[in-house]
Amino acid sequence: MLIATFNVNGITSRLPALLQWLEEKQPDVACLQELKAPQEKFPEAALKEIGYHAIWHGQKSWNGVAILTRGEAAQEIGRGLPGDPADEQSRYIEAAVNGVMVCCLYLPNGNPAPGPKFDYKLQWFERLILRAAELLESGAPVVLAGDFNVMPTELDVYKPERWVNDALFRPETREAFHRLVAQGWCDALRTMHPDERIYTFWDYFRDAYGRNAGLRIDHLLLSPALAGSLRAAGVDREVRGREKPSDHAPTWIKLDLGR
DNA sequence: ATGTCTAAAGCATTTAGA
Repeated sequence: MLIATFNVNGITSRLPALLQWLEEKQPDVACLQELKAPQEKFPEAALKEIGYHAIWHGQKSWNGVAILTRGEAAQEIGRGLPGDPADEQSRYIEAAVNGVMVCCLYLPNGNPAPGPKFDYKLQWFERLILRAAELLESGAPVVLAGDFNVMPTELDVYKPERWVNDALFRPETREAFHRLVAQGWCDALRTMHPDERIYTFWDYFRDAYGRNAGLRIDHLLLSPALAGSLRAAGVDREVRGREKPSDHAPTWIKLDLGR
């Protein structure tokens, strides 16, 4: 089972790039973030034409998440991260796909830090940690996939000293991520490639992709029930070098579920 | 501080978010 996460940075403007990648890669599951489209503007028909079902949670202008599945339709479990009924940002959706619980998330960026946006990021993180604990307790095979907006360690940043005060790399942010993983999650990319510099995002500014000035901020975390099934993990970095790309590249894992 | 890209408001260009 091939599961990918891809922050598309606007599904309307990136649709050709998304369709091309899906047709090449044929992931069984693709978690998308930053749709930047209202619910009714999601390109459901274009995706169906190439064989993908979709469930999505849109929002005008910003945010938005989706889970695409090839063949079997995903069975939606819920949308919106529990813990704050007043939170109206579309950043979380979860579904059961072929016996696997797939949680697609778009954690807040949090800049500028400190400030209210950073506070929101940390609060959102705490809610995610609570939901993740519930999921672990259930014992189910779960994957948390998405744009976490966190570089977990210095190995995940091209120039760590430049990022120490950024919301994506501040101690509070890294501490929250490590606390989440310490619940028992397996960081799939890092587990398969312990010492490698792997990036999933390159800024549009100053030819960051050309200079390989990247960040690893898109992650797939596996529950213990799934960790033993992990066979491969990687980043389709060439997608970032194409016409009108997202600033993120698709990030994927291969699981052997023995079926 | 800079840099790039996109959508929205509203119909040219500015603004905000990342």
